[in-house]
Amino acid sequence: MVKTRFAPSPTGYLHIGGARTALFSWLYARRHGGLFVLRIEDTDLERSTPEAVNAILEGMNWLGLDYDEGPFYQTQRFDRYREVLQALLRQGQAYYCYCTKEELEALRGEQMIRKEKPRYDGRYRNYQGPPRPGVEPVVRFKNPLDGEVVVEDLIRGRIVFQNAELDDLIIARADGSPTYNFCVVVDDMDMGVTHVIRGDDHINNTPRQINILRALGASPPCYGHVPMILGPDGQKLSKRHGAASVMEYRDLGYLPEAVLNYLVRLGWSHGDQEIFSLDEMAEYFDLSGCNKAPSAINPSKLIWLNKHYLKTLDPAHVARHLSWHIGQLGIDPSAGPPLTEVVKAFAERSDTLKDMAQAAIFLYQDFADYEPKAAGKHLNAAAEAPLQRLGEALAALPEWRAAPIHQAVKGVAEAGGWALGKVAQPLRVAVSGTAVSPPIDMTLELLGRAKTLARIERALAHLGGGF
RNA sequence: GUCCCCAUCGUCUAGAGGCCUAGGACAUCGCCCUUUCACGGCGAUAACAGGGGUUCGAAUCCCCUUGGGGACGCCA
Repeated sequence: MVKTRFAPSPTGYLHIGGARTALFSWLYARRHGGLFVLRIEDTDLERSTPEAVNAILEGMNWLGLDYDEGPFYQTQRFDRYREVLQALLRQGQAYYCYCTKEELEALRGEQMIRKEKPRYDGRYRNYQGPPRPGVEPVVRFKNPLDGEVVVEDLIRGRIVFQNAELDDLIIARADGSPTYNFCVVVDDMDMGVTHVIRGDDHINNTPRQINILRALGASPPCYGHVPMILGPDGQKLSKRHGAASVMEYRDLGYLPEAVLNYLVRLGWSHGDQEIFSLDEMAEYFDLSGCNKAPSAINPSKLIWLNKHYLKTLDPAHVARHLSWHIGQLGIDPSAGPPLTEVVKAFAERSDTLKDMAQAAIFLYQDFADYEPKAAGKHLNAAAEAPLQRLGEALAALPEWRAAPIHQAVKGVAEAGGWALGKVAQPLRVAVSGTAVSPPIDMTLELLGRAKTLARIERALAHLGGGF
């Protein structure tokens, strides 16, 4: 039975790279009919915060990545870690080290000067003497001195490490709390994790973890290290180079479906297919199809995907997401047309939900001013007569629906000998304040007769006052 | 510095020795459609980092160079 896990440390928001790792783990478990575990690695009491835990949970939830087990918290498993630690100590696989931080720093300094790899020199590895007064010891793992560790990485292929390159890492701090490399090993072992899919910044931890696992008599899981995600400029991702947090993508107006689809195609592919539903991803996903090189985020492709889902997902579903953004703008959705209708009208002309909400405001509340350029071009003397006739024709309409509205607009244009654009554009600016909106008949239907007529009056007044 | 990893259009990628005159997608640029903006349709520009091998044949295998990245914490 395949079991994967996502194991973030709660020191900040869920970033986009973490989200992809989580997605890959989640997909791998789904694909193989296995289980997906969420584990919060909060052993660093200094930097872990409950807010960060919530941020991670919120991100997972927004993306729709559910977990079969967990969330487990490492801080709640300290007794277990202590137990395993004692066992290692007893078997002589770990030992107390009385080096102070200062001594360690001095050692590192010297090694740097000698241009050597900074590492612990094992000075307490075989220490048999009494405890050193005034120093709370740390516990170090007795790493094998020679031989090699071979990792058959599911993505990278074979990676070989010489044990001689590794040093005796600290597995418990002076205060007795266990460290990352140790907790991971105990947890993966206890939880029966079969496939560890994680960022490639962990490649160098892998041989250490395998050695500890072996000392514990456990057989190592399979590993797959996914490359990191770069910003649009090809540089390391940070706040400056595009959104780093998953929730920022929500705030920017992306649908989770789009983000997920974008993420799965970043570093992974299935022939030439670009669009994947969650089910399709779960059906096709495979680590062997993953790329080894880091990949840069391409915001315009994300937008393209977002538009695709805006247009093709069930409008009622999209409307629920739109509702959140409408709320962000402080607009009361009951003051205008149903959001589902707005989605249908605006989906193919919006990049994001945020844009859509912004573009649809005029349906819910009066705009303050006409957009200067639009008004200058379309709300001029030539617009007066068409608007006048439009007002009359629309007021006389027996039924307020797009089709008759369309006929009315067309009729006014033909009767007056005007090109359709000379009639529709002034009208568009009059009702929306801008030169851009859905087709004019659809726009008017959404706006409603009362608001439409009132705004035509307003435009006429604007014209009258302007000349 | 040491160790590890990586390298196809601007970007995401297809490609597992001959099917490659290197395919798709996004972006860009044309044209068509059009009451605005879009959607849609058609087309164009654009890449195997460099050098050595192996082979009848290499984007694909090997080596070197160059260039990028990561790790070297009582962080995870």
